[in-house]
Amino acid sequence: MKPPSARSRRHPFDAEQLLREAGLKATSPRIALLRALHAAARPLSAAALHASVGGDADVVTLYRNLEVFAAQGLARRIEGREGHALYECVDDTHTHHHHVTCTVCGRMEDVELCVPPRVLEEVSKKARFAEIQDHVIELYGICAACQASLTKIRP
Amino acid sequence: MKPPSARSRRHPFDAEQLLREAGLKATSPRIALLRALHAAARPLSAAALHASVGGDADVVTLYRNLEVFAAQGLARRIEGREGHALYECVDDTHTHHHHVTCTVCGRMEDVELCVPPRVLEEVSKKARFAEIQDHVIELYGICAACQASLTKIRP
DNA sequence: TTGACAAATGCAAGTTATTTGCGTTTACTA
DNA sequence: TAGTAAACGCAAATAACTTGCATTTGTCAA
Ligand SMILES: [Mn+2]
Ligand SMILES: [Mn+2]
Ligand SMILES: [Zn+2]
Ligand SMILES: [Zn+2]
Repeated sequence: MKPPSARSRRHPFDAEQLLREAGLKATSPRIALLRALHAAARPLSAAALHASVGGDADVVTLYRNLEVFAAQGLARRIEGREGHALYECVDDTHTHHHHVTCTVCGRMEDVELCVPPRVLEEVSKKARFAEIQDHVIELYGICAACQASLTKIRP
Repeated sequence: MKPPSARSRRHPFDAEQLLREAGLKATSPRIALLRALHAAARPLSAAALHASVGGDADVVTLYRNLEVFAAQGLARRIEGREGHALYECVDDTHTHHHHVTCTVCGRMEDVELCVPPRVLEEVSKKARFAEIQDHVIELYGICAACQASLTKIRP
Protein backbone atom coordinates (compact mmCIF):
# COMPACT_ATOMS: atom_id res chain seq x y z
CA MET A 1 0.00 0.00 0.00
CA LYS A 2 1.46 3.33 -1.10
CA PRO A 3 1.66 6.32 1.25
CA PRO A 4 -0.35 9.30 0.01
CA SER A 5 1.69 11.40 -2.44
CA ALA A 6 2.94 14.82 -1.45
CA ARG A 7 0.48 16.29 -3.94
CA SER A 8 -2.61 14.71 -2.39
CA ARG A 9 -1.69 14.85 1.28
CA ARG A 10 -3.51 18.02 2.32
CA HIS A 11 -6.80 17.10 0.82
CA PRO A 12 -9.20 19.93 0.29
CA PHE A 13 -6.69 22.28 -1.32
CA ASP A 14 -7.86 25.69 -0.14
CA ALA A 15 -7.22 28.09 -2.97
CA GLU A 16 -9.23 30.91 -1.42
CA GLN A 17 -7.25 30.78 1.78
CA LEU A 18 -3.93 30.77 -0.08
CA LEU A 19 -5.02 33.78 -2.10
CA ARG A 20 -6.05 35.77 0.96
CA GLU A 21 -2.87 34.80 2.75
CA ALA A 22 -1.04 36.32 -0.21
CA GLY A 23 -3.08 39.50 0.16
CA LEU A 24 -5.12 38.94 -2.99
CA LYS A 25 -8.85 39.09 -3.57
CA ALA A 26 -10.20 35.57 -3.92
CA THR A 27 -12.05 35.93 -7.20
CA SER A 28 -13.35 32.97 -9.10
CA PRO A 29 -10.93 33.32 -12.02
CA ARG A 30 -8.09 33.27 -9.51
CA ILE A 31 -9.44 30.31 -7.61
CA ALA A 32 -9.85 28.34 -10.84
CA LEU A 33 -6.36 29.28 -12.00
CA LEU A 34 -4.67 28.41 -8.73
CA ARG A 35 -6.44 25.06 -8.68
CA ALA A 36 -5.40 24.33 -12.24
CA LEU A 37 -1.80 25.17 -11.43
CA HIS A 38 -1.88 23.02 -8.32
CA ALA A 39 -3.41 20.09 -10.13
CA ALA A 40 -0.91 20.20 -13.00
CA ALA A 41 1.86 17.67 -13.02
CA ARG A 42 3.97 19.79 -15.36
CA PRO A 43 4.54 23.44 -16.19
CA LEU A 44 1.74 24.70 -18.42
CA SER A 45 1.48 27.44 -21.02
CA ALA A 46 -1.07 30.23 -20.73
CA ALA A 47 -3.02 28.57 -23.53
CA ALA A 48 -3.05 25.23 -21.74
CA LEU A 49 -4.15 26.88 -18.52
CA HIS A 50 -6.89 28.71 -20.36
CA ALA A 51 -8.15 25.42 -21.74
CA SER A 52 -7.87 23.92 -18.30
CA VAL A 53 -9.96 26.57 -16.53
CA GLY A 54 -12.53 26.57 -19.33
CA GLY A 55 -14.98 29.44 -19.14
CA ASP A 56 -13.81 30.39 -15.66
CA ALA A 57 -11.46 33.08 -16.87
CA ASP A 58 -10.68 35.18 -19.87
CA VAL A 59 -7.17 34.78 -21.28
CA VAL A 60 -6.39 38.36 -20.43
CA THR A 61 -7.38 37.87 -16.80
CA LEU A 62 -5.30 34.76 -16.80
CA TYR A 63 -2.20 36.58 -18.01
CA ARG A 64 -2.73 39.30 -15.46
CA ASN A 65 -3.12 36.80 -12.68
CA LEU A 66 -0.14 34.72 -13.68
CA GLU A 67 1.92 37.85 -13.31
CA VAL A 68 0.35 38.59 -9.93
CA PHE A 69 0.88 35.02 -8.74
CA ALA A 70 4.51 35.10 -9.79
CA ALA A 71 5.01 38.38 -7.94
CA GLN A 72 3.45 36.89 -4.79
CA GLY A 73 5.38 33.65 -5.01
CA LEU A 74 2.31 31.53 -5.72
CA ALA A 75 3.61 30.52 -9.14
CA ARG A 76 6.82 30.48 -11.10
CA ARG A 77 7.38 31.49 -14.69
CA ILE A 78 9.71 29.47 -16.92
CA GLU A 79 10.80 30.49 -20.41
CA GLY A 80 10.11 27.45 -22.58
CA ARG A 81 12.45 26.69 -25.44
CA GLU A 82 9.79 27.44 -28.08
CA GLY A 83 9.67 31.05 -26.99
CA HIS A 84 6.53 31.09 -24.91
CA ALA A 85 6.30 31.09 -21.14
CA LEU A 86 5.26 28.19 -18.90
CA TYR A 87 3.95 28.43 -15.38
CA GLU A 88 4.02 26.10 -12.44
CA CYS A 89 2.71 26.07 -8.91
CA VAL A 90 4.91 27.05 -5.99
CA ASP A 91 3.84 25.70 -2.59
CA ASP A 92 5.12 23.39 0.14
CA THR A 93 4.53 20.36 -2.09
CA HIS A 94 6.42 21.94 -5.02
CA THR A 95 9.77 23.15 -3.77
CA HIS A 96 12.71 24.59 -5.69
CA HIS A 97 13.76 22.39 -8.61
CA HIS A 98 14.64 22.37 -12.30
CA HIS A 99 13.65 20.45 -15.42
CA VAL A 100 14.65 18.05 -18.18
CA THR A 101 12.71 18.52 -21.40
CA CYS A 102 12.36 16.04 -24.24
CA THR A 103 13.37 17.76 -27.49
CA VAL A 104 11.09 15.45 -29.45
CA CYS A 105 7.77 15.45 -27.61
CA GLY A 106 8.26 18.36 -25.23
CA ARG A 107 7.60 16.31 -22.10
CA MET A 108 9.09 17.91 -18.98
CA GLU A 109 10.26 16.11 -15.87
CA ASP A 110 11.32 17.67 -12.60
CA VAL A 111 14.93 17.13 -11.58
CA GLU A 112 16.58 17.88 -8.28
CA LEU A 113 20.03 19.01 -9.34
CA CYS A 114 21.00 22.53 -8.39
CA VAL A 115 23.91 24.97 -8.36
CA PRO A 116 25.88 24.59 -5.12
CA PRO A 117 26.04 27.78 -3.00
CA ARG A 118 29.82 27.89 -3.12
CA VAL A 119 29.72 27.96 -6.91
CA LEU A 120 27.33 30.90 -6.73
CA GLU A 121 29.73 32.73 -4.45
CA GLU A 122 32.58 32.05 -6.80
CA VAL A 123 30.62 33.38 -9.77
CA SER A 124 29.55 36.42 -7.80
CA LYS A 125 33.19 37.17 -7.10
CA LYS A 126 34.56 36.48 -10.58
CA ALA A 127 31.82 38.24 -12.51
CA ARG A 128 31.78 41.12 -9.99
CA PHE A 129 28.11 40.71 -9.23
CA ALA A 130 26.99 42.02 -5.86
CA GLU A 131 24.44 39.28 -5.44
CA ILE A 132 23.07 36.24 -7.24
CA GLN A 133 19.33 36.21 -6.62
CA ASP A 134 18.05 33.45 -8.78
CA HIS A 135 18.96 30.84 -11.35
CA VAL A 136 17.53 28.59 -14.00
CA ILE A 137 18.80 25.22 -15.17
CA GLU A 138 17.15 23.48 -18.07
CA LEU A 139 18.33 20.15 -19.44
CA TYR A 140 17.33 18.89 -22.87
CA GLY A 141 17.39 15.37 -24.17
CA ILE A 142 15.34 12.48 -25.46
CA CYS A 143 12.86 10.73 -23.21
CA ALA A 144 12.66 6.94 -23.07
CA ALA A 145 9.40 6.82 -25.03
CA CYS A 146 10.68 9.00 -27.87
CA GLN A 147 13.96 7.12 -27.99
CA ALA A 148 11.99 3.88 -28.39
CA SER A 149 9.94 5.19 -31.32
CA LEU A 150 13.00 6.75 -32.96
CA THR A 151 14.80 3.41 -32.78
CA LYS A 152 11.84 1.70 -34.39
CA ILE A 153 11.91 4.08 -37.39
CA ARG A 154 15.67 4.35 -37.90
CA PRO A 155 17.43 1.62 -35.87
CA MET B 1 52.59 44.34 -22.52
CA LYS B 2 49.39 42.28 -22.84
CA PRO B 3 49.21 39.19 -25.05
CA PRO B 4 46.62 39.51 -27.83
CA SER B 5 43.12 38.55 -26.63
CA ALA B 6 41.50 35.34 -27.80
CA ARG B 7 39.04 37.47 -29.78
CA SER B 8 41.65 39.35 -31.76
CA ARG B 9 44.25 36.63 -32.21
CA ARG B 10 43.29 35.35 -35.66
CA HIS B 11 43.19 38.68 -37.35
CA PRO B 12 41.30 38.82 -40.58
CA PHE B 13 38.25 36.87 -39.33
CA ASP B 14 37.23 34.97 -42.44
CA ALA B 15 33.46 34.82 -42.40
CA GLU B 16 33.22 33.57 -45.98
CA GLN B 17 35.47 30.63 -45.26
CA LEU B 18 33.55 29.70 -42.13
CA LEU B 19 30.29 29.82 -44.04
CA ARG B 20 31.56 27.60 -46.83
CA GLU B 21 33.06 25.20 -44.32
CA ALA B 22 29.58 24.91 -42.86
CA GLY B 23 28.18 24.14 -46.30
CA LEU B 24 26.42 27.49 -46.67
CA LYS B 25 26.43 29.96 -49.52
CA ALA B 26 28.55 32.95 -48.55
CA THR B 27 26.09 35.72 -49.27
CA SER B 28 26.67 39.26 -48.12
CA PRO B 29 23.82 39.29 -45.56
CA ARG B 30 25.38 36.17 -44.03
CA ILE B 31 28.87 37.55 -44.00
CA ALA B 32 27.68 40.75 -42.32
CA LEU B 33 25.67 38.79 -39.76
CA LEU B 34 28.47 36.40 -38.91
CA ARG B 35 30.87 39.31 -38.50
CA ALA B 36 28.42 41.13 -36.24
CA LEU B 37 27.99 38.02 -34.11
CA HIS B 38 31.71 37.52 -33.91
CA ALA B 39 32.39 41.10 -32.96
CA ALA B 40 29.74 41.16 -30.23
CA ALA B 41 30.90 40.94 -26.66
CA ARG B 42 27.47 39.80 -25.46
CA PRO B 43 24.48 37.89 -26.79
CA LEU B 44 22.40 40.15 -29.03
CA SER B 45 18.74 40.25 -29.99
CA ALA B 46 17.61 40.05 -33.60
CA ALA B 47 16.78 43.76 -33.42
CA ALA B 48 20.25 44.63 -32.12
CA LEU B 49 21.85 42.53 -34.83
CA HIS B 50 19.71 44.19 -37.45
CA ALA B 51 20.88 47.58 -36.25
CA SER B 52 24.42 46.28 -36.21
CA VAL B 53 24.45 45.06 -39.82
CA GLY B 54 22.68 48.19 -41.02
CA GLY B 55 21.41 47.95 -44.57
CA ASP B 56 23.31 44.73 -45.18
CA ALA B 57 20.36 42.48 -44.46
CA ASP B 58 16.62 42.53 -44.14
CA VAL B 59 15.28 41.47 -40.73
CA VAL B 60 13.58 38.50 -42.31
CA THR B 61 16.81 37.30 -43.86
CA LEU B 62 18.44 37.81 -40.54
CA TYR B 63 15.93 35.62 -38.73
CA ARG B 64 16.24 32.94 -41.38
CA ASN B 65 20.02 32.99 -41.12
CA LEU B 66 20.09 32.95 -37.35
CA GLU B 67 18.11 29.74 -37.55
CA VAL B 68 20.48 28.33 -40.16
CA PHE B 69 23.53 29.35 -38.15
CA ALA B 70 22.13 27.73 -35.02
CA ALA B 71 21.44 24.53 -36.96
CA GLN B 72 25.02 24.50 -38.30
CA GLY B 73 26.55 25.30 -34.95
CA LEU B 74 27.81 28.73 -36.00
CA ALA B 75 25.61 30.47 -33.44
CA ARG B 76 23.66 29.69 -30.33
CA ARG B 77 20.18 30.85 -29.39
CA ILE B 78 19.39 31.86 -25.82
CA GLU B 79 15.91 32.61 -24.50
CA GLY B 80 16.28 35.93 -22.73
CA ARG B 81 14.19 36.55 -19.63
CA GLU B 82 12.15 39.28 -21.33
CA GLY B 83 10.71 36.79 -23.75
CA HIS B 84 12.78 37.46 -26.84
CA ALA B 85 15.67 35.42 -28.13
CA LEU B 86 19.34 36.37 -28.01
CA TYR B 87 22.09 35.01 -30.21
CA GLU B 88 25.78 34.59 -29.74
CA CYS B 89 28.69 33.37 -31.79
CA VAL B 90 30.01 29.83 -31.46
CA ASP B 91 33.61 29.29 -32.58
CA ASP B 92 36.95 28.29 -31.12
CA THR B 93 37.26 31.62 -29.31
CA HIS B 94 33.76 31.26 -27.83
CA THR B 95 33.49 27.84 -26.25
CA HIS B 96 30.69 26.33 -24.19
CA HIS B 97 29.67 28.55 -21.28
CA HIS B 98 26.71 30.09 -19.47
CA HIS B 99 25.63 33.52 -18.22
CA VAL B 100 24.88 35.79 -15.29
CA THR B 101 22.40 38.53 -16.08
CA CYS B 102 21.81 41.70 -14.11
CA THR B 103 18.11 41.98 -13.30
CA VAL B 104 18.39 45.76 -13.18
CA CYS B 105 20.29 46.78 -16.29
CA GLY B 106 20.20 43.53 -18.27
CA ARG B 107 23.98 43.29 -18.61
CA MET B 108 25.15 39.72 -19.29
CA GLU B 109 28.49 38.24 -18.32
CA ASP B 110 29.87 34.89 -19.35
CA VAL B 111 30.48 32.41 -16.56
CA GLU B 112 32.31 29.13 -16.70
CA LEU B 113 30.30 26.98 -14.33
CA CYS B 114 28.74 23.89 -15.85
CA VAL B 115 26.81 20.74 -14.98
CA PRO B 116 29.26 17.92 -14.22
CA PRO B 117 28.91 14.87 -16.51
CA ARG B 118 28.19 12.54 -13.63
CA VAL B 119 25.22 14.68 -12.61
CA LEU B 120 23.90 14.44 -16.15
CA GLU B 121 24.17 10.67 -16.04
CA GLU B 122 22.36 10.58 -12.76
CA VAL B 123 19.53 12.72 -14.10
CA SER B 124 19.34 10.63 -17.25
CA LYS B 125 18.87 7.55 -15.10
CA LYS B 126 16.40 9.01 -12.60
CA ALA B 127 14.22 10.83 -15.11
CA ARG B 128 14.40 7.88 -17.53
CA PHE B 129 15.80 9.98 -20.34
CA ALA B 130 17.76 8.05 -22.95
CA GLU B 131 20.15 10.90 -23.50
CA ILE B 132 20.85 14.43 -22.28
CA GLN B 133 21.91 16.43 -25.33
CA ASP B 134 22.12 19.95 -24.10
CA HIS B 135 21.61 22.26 -21.16
CA VAL B 136 21.18 25.86 -20.19
CA ILE B 137 22.16 27.60 -16.98
CA GLU B 138 21.23 31.20 -16.43
CA LEU B 139 22.06 33.06 -13.24
CA TYR B 140 20.35 36.31 -12.28
CA GLY B 141 21.57 38.93 -9.86
CA ILE B 142 22.68 42.49 -9.46
CA CYS B 143 25.87 43.72 -11.07
CA ALA B 144 28.36 45.84 -9.17
CA ALA B 145 27.43 49.02 -11.02
CA CYS B 146 23.70 48.64 -10.37
CA GLN B 147 24.30 47.73 -6.76
CA ALA B 148 26.29 50.92 -6.35
CA SER B 149 23.57 53.13 -7.77
CA LEU B 150 20.88 51.34 -5.77
CA THR B 151 22.82 51.94 -2.59
CA LYS B 152 23.12 55.62 -3.45
CA ILE B 153 19.35 55.98 -3.80
CA ARG B 154 18.22 53.83 -0.87
CA PRO B 155 21.21 53.13 1.41
C1' DT C 1 -26.44 43.20 6.51
C1' DT C 2 -25.29 46.50 3.57
C1' DG C 3 -23.36 49.60 0.50
C1' DA C 4 -19.20 52.29 -0.85
C1' DC C 5 -15.18 51.59 -3.46
C1' DA C 6 -10.97 49.94 -4.90
C1' DA C 7 -9.61 46.03 -7.12
C1' DA C 8 -10.41 42.77 -10.65
C1' DT C 9 -12.67 41.38 -14.87
C1' DG C 10 -14.02 40.94 -19.92
C1' DC C 11 -14.02 42.49 -24.35
C1' DA C 12 -11.87 44.98 -28.16
C1' DA C 13 -7.99 46.80 -29.90
C1' DG C 14 -2.98 47.30 -29.97
C1' DT C 15 2.06 45.63 -29.67
C1' DT C 16 6.02 43.06 -30.67
C1' DA C 17 8.77 39.34 -32.01
C1' DT C 18 8.91 36.12 -35.32
C1' DT C 19 7.14 33.46 -39.58
C1' DT C 20 5.32 32.63 -44.24
C1' DG C 21 4.38 33.37 -49.26
C1' DC C 22 6.17 34.62 -53.37
C1' DG C 23 8.39 36.78 -57.19
C1' DT C 24 13.28 38.32 -57.90
C1' DT C 25 18.23 38.09 -57.31
C1' DT C 26 22.62 35.82 -56.53
C1' DA C 27 26.38 32.61 -55.58
C1' DC C 28 28.09 28.38 -56.88
C1' DT C 29 29.26 25.01 -60.50
C1' DA C 30 29.97 23.03 -64.77
C1' DT D 1 29.65 32.43 -68.71
C1' DA D 2 25.12 30.25 -68.44
C1' DG D 3 21.93 27.27 -65.58
C1' DT D 4 19.98 26.50 -61.30
C1' DA D 5 18.98 25.89 -56.60
C1' DA D 6 19.54 28.51 -52.84
C1' DA D 7 18.98 32.87 -50.62
C1' DC D 8 16.88 37.38 -50.67
C1' DG D 9 13.56 41.35 -49.88
C1' DC D 10 9.10 42.96 -49.44
C1' DA D 11 4.40 42.53 -47.87
C1' DA D 12 1.31 40.18 -45.26
C1' DA D 13 0.24 36.80 -41.61
C1' DT D 14 0.83 34.69 -36.88
C1' DA D 15 1.34 34.06 -32.07
C1' DA D 16 1.92 35.54 -27.64
C1' DC D 17 1.12 38.94 -24.97
C1' DT D 18 -0.41 43.82 -23.32
C1' DT D 19 -3.32 47.96 -22.79
C1' DG D 20 -7.59 50.84 -22.44
C1' DC D 21 -11.82 51.24 -20.65
C1' DA D 22 -16.45 50.47 -19.16
C1' DT D 23 -18.58 47.02 -16.00
C1' DT D 24 -18.66 43.72 -12.22
C1' DT D 25 -17.31 41.87 -7.76
C1' DG D 26 -15.03 40.90 -3.31
C1' DT D 27 -13.97 43.26 0.99
C1' DC D 28 -14.69 45.82 4.91
C1' DA D 29 -16.35 49.35 7.73
C1' DA D 30 -20.48 51.03 9.41
MN1 LIG E 1 8.47 21.52 -12.18
MN1 LIG F 1 28.21 34.29 -23.80
ZN1 LIG G 1 9.85 12.62 -25.61
ZN1 LIG H 1 23.26 45.88 -13.69
